[in-house]
Amino acid sequence: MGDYPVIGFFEQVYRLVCQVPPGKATSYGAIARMLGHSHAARTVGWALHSLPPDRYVPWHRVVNSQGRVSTNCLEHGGGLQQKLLEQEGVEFQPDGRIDWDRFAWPGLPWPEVEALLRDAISEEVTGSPGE
DNA sequence: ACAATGACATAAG
DNA sequence: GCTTATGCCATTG
Repeated sequence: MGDYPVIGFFEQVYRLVCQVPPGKATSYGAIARMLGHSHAARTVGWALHSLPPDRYVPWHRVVNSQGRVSTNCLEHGGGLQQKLLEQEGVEFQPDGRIDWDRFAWPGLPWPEVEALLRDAISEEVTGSPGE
């Protein structure tokens, strides 16, 4: 316990992405920015790529800044991500892009994010959810 | 500690 | 609008 009990960046990403409500979408860069790393968009994408299947995280609600699906991992069945989003009511333009003006997740203010991370750290330390 | 990786973002041609 | 090149950052071998 010498080092600060800061949870891994991946974990932070998972926590935050779980806050994205159905029918809304955000970008990797936005997630990174909310976590205080405005230039860690790639890491965010990698975090979702490494996301274990056991854990449910609405990874499909995260697309690139152009509002387009970036998943090159077509092994998931091609337009799986777009399909999941459409099932939630997110509409794709003919260009294959999402209209941010309509489906962009406003995100959480820093205090909310901070509280979220603090709660996650508490779970890591105490081993119990919410205290 | 170094090199490589990756589901990004942005600028330039 | 599309392709190419460069920057940025946390994680992993």
